[in-house]
Amino acid sequence: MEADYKKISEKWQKKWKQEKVFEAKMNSEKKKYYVLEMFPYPSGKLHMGHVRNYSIGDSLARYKRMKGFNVLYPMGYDALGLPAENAAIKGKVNPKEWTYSRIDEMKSQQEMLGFSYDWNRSFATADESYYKWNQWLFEKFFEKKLVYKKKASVNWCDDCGTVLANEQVENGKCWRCKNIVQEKELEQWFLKITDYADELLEDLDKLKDWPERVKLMQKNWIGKSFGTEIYFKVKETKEIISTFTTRPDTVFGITYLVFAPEHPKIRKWVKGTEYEKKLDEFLAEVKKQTAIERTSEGIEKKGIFIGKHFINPVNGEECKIFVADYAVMDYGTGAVMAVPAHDQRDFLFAKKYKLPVKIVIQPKGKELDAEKINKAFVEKGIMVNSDKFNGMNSLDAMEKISDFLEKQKWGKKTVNYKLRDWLISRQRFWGTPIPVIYCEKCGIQLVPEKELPVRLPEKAEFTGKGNPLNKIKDFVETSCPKCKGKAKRETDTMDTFFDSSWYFLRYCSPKANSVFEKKEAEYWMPVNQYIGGIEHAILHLMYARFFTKAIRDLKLLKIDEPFEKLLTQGMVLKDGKAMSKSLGNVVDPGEIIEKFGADTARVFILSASNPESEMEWDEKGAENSFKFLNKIFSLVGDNKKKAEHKKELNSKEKLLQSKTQRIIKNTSELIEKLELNKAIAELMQLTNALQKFEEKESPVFWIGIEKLVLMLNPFAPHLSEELWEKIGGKGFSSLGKWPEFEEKKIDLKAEKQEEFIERIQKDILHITDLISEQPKKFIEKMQKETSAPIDSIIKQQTKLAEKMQKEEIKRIKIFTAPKWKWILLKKLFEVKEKNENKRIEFGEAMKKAIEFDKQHAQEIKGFVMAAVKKLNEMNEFIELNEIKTLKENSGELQKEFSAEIQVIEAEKSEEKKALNAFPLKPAILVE
RNA sequence: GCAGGAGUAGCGAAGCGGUCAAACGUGCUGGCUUCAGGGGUCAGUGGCUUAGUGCCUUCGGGGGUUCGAAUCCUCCCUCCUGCACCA
Repeated sequence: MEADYKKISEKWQKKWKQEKVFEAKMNSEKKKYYVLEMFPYPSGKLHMGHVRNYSIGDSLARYKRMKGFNVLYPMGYDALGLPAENAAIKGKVNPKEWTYSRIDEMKSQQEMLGFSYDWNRSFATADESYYKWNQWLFEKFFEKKLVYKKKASVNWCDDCGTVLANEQVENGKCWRCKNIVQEKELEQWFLKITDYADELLEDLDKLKDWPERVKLMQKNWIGKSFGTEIYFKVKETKEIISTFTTRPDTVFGITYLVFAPEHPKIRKWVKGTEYEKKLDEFLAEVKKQTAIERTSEGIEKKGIFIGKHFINPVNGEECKIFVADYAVMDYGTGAVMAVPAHDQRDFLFAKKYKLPVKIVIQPKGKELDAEKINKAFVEKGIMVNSDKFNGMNSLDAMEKISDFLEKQKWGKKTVNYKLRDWLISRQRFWGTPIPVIYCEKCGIQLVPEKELPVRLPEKAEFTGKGNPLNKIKDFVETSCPKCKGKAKRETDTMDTFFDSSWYFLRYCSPKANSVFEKKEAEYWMPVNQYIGGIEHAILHLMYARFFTKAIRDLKLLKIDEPFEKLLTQGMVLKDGKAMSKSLGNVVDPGEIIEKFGADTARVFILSASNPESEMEWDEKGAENSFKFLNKIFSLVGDNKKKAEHKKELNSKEKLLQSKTQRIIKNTSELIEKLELNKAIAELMQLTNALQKFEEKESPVFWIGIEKLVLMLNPFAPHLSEELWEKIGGKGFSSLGKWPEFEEKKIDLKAEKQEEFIERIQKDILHITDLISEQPKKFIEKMQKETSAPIDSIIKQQTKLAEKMQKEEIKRIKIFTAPKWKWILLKKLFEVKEKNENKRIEFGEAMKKAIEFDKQHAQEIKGFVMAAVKKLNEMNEFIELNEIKTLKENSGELQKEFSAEIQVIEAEKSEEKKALNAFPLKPAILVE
C-alpha cells in the first residue's frame, strides 16, 4: 500500500504552522535543550549536505521535545558575503533583493522537509536589526582594545578584490575562489584573538563532547610552543636583535643567523652597501615565487649573505648573517638562529653555502663527525662543545641554558603562538559596515551608539573593481561625531565570520532591542548540541569561542564556551566522490522529495550511515527507505484496531512485549548518542517483529504499533503524524510523549529461545520448500530409504513432528546454553574423570581440577572465572537455579555431567532422526 | 615530514575481551503469491559436509599479550583528513 506522501506532508506542515507547534518560549520551570545547526549561506537551493545536517538536528530536536525538554531549535541565514555581490556584478541585480529572494527559496525547501524550526526566531545577518549589533559589538570590542587598526602585510586576493584572514588562505590559495593569494601592505582592522590564545587552548579540555579531531586541529592552529628568545648583538651596528628557538640546548652550535626577507631591519643594514643590489635581486626572486612554490616540499633553500655579522653571547664567536627564503616573518621574531648540526633545514642550507657545522650534542654511545654527517642529528643526547654544560643530558641542558641566558640577560623564556590576530577588514560592499569615522582633526572616531546601524546604501554600482562603497558620496561623507567637522566614513566592511560568531546568542531573543536579552540568553545558552561540517573546525568554531569569551568579559553573559556538544557530520558522496558541479554528480534533494516525499529523503539520509562518517548517496537506497515507510503504512492501515482489554498475555505476546520494550530502550540510547542509523535499524527490527506477529488484534500488537509510530516521529514526522491520527492518538505525535520502557519486561532469554524455535521452523519450512520443488525426487528418496509406502511415511512423520513441536522448548533450553558453558562443563568433566567420586563444591572443583591438571591450571581457572562472571552477568539468560543445581550437586558432578551430556546427545540424535525422517511441517500436511 | 582517523560478506554498515563474527539494509540466486521482468513474501548467499546451529577457515598483513583477540600492544601495508620551510 502506498500513501500519498505529498498530501500527507502538506497536510501536517500546514497544521504544525497553524497550531504553532514548534514555537519555543522561555520557561524557567522546564529544562531546556538547545539544538543548533550551522546556519547556511542562502545560495538558494538546498544541497544534500544541508539535508543531512538538518535531518540530524531535527531528529534530535524532536526526540528531546518528546522527552519533555523545552527545545530551542532555530534557523537563520548567513546572508552577507561575496556571492551576492558577485551576482550583482554579473547580473546587475541588487545584492539585497538577490539575497532575500534566495532566502525565501531556501526556506520553502526547508519547510517542505518538515523540520521543526521555530520560524518565529528566524533572521538573516543581512537584516539591519542584526548587523546593527555587529557594529555595536565592534564598538564594545574597540573600547576594550580588542579591535585595533594597523598597517600590515596582508593576504590579498585579486579575484575577490579583498583581504583574507590567515585562516582563509589554504595552501597559498584563496579559500573561496582558489586564486593565488598575494601579499600586500595595507591599513587593516584586526581583532585581538591572540589575547585569548591561552584560554582558547586550555578550555579545549572542557569540551568533553567535541570530536578529538576538531580539538586537535584547533590546538595545532593555536600552535603554542615554549621556547627561548635569544638576543644577539650585530657587530657592525651594535643593534640587538632577537630570535626565537625551541632548542636552547643547541645555542653553542650556532654558526650563522637567518632573517626573513621581509624583516624590517634588513633594508636598513644594506642601504648604500654593495649588498643592496644583491638583496633587491634576491627579494625579486622570492616575490616571484608563489606561496605554493615557497612551501612545496623538498624545495631548495636559497639565501644571501648581507655583509653583517653578529656575536654569539655564549661563546663570543663571530658569525655571518643571512637572508633566506626559509625564514618567515609570520612566526617567532622573523629571525632564526641556525644550528646546522641539529636542524635539517639549517643543515641543507649550510651544506649549500659551505657554512661551518658544529656538533654540540652527541648521541649516547656514538660519536658524530661534523665533516661526515649527511643529515642533522635532531634527537636528544649528551652535550659537547658547550663549555660548562658539557656532559649534561641535552634535555636538562635545555632548562639550564635557558636559565643561564635569562640570568645573563642574553635571552628569556617565552611562549610562541602560531595564532595571529584576526583580520576582519574586507574591501567589499555586501558586509557589515565598520562603524568608524575618520576625522582629520580628531582622528578615528566611533559612530555614536544611537546612530547605529550604519546602513548599507540601497543603491550602489557594481563594476567588479574596488569597493562600491568608496564611490557613494552620501555614504562616505559625514561629519565628525566629536567636532562636527567634515569627516569620512570607513568603507571597509566586516568579514562575514564576524556575523556568524555570535548568531547563536541572537536566537535567544531575536527581536531584542539590545544585542541579546541577558535573561533569555542565560536560560537558553549554551547550545547543547551543535551540528555542522568539519570545514568549520577551525575558522568559525574558534571565532565563536573567542566571541563568547570576549562577550563574557564585557559582562554580558557568564558562559565560557558556546557549544557543549559538537557533531561534525560527514560529507555526502556520489560514486565515491564529493558532489560537485564540476563532476556533474550533484543530486538535487528537490527531486527526491518530489519522487518519494520528504520522509523518505530524511530516513534514507540518516539510515545510510553514521552521521559522522561519509555517506554514499544511492538512488536505490532512497527507494528502499521508501519501501520501509510503506511497510509501516500498510502494517497500520491493513489492520483494524480492537478495543484493548486486559487479559493474561500468552507467550508470543510476552515475546512481542519484550521486543518492543527492548527496542524502545535501544532506540532511545542510540538517539542520545546520535547514532541515528542504528536507531533506524532498531525501528526496522520492530517493524519486522510486528509484521511477523500473527495476532494482529492483540493489544500488545497495538501497543507496539503505537510506540513505533511515536518513535518514527524524529525520522519521518509526517508519516508519524498521519498514522498517529489513524490509530486515534491524541494531539500531535510531535508533541507526544516519548515511549518509556520497563526493564523487567525485557526478557532476553525468551527472545533467544524464540529465535531457536523460528530457526527450527524455518528449517522445516525450507525442507517443505524442497519437497514442493522436487516432490517426486523426495518421495523417491524416502521410499528408497525406508522402503515403506508413501502413506505410512507421511503418517509416521506427522507423529514425530507433533512430538517434536511439543518438546521444542525443552530441547531449546538446552541448546540455549552458551558454548562456553559446554566448554566449561566438558573441561570439568574431563578433570573429574581423573578424580574419584568425591563431594566438592563448585570452587573446590576448580581447585581440584587444577591439582589434577597443573599444566592447564590457568586455563581451567580462566574458564571457571569467566563462567562465574558470565553466570552472574547473564542470569537473565540462564536460570539461576541452573547454577544452584550445579553448585548443590557438585558432588555428583561426574554423574550429572555424563547424564546431562547423554541427554543432550540423545535429544540431539532424536532431533536428528526427526529431521532426517520427517522434514514436513504438520500444519502443511494437515491441510 | 608531523599529527589524527579508518581498513569486517559483492556493497553500505554493526560488533570494541568470552553468550555470537556479520545486527540492520541492499545486491545476487531460487521458491511462493491469479506473480507483470513491478510490489509483497520465504529461503540460500566463506569452505567442507556424514546435513548435526557438525568440522574448518575468515574481520588489511606479520608478530605479541591472554586460558580466550575483529576487539588490547607492536611493527608493516593501503586509504582518507588536517597542518606544514613553525626555528
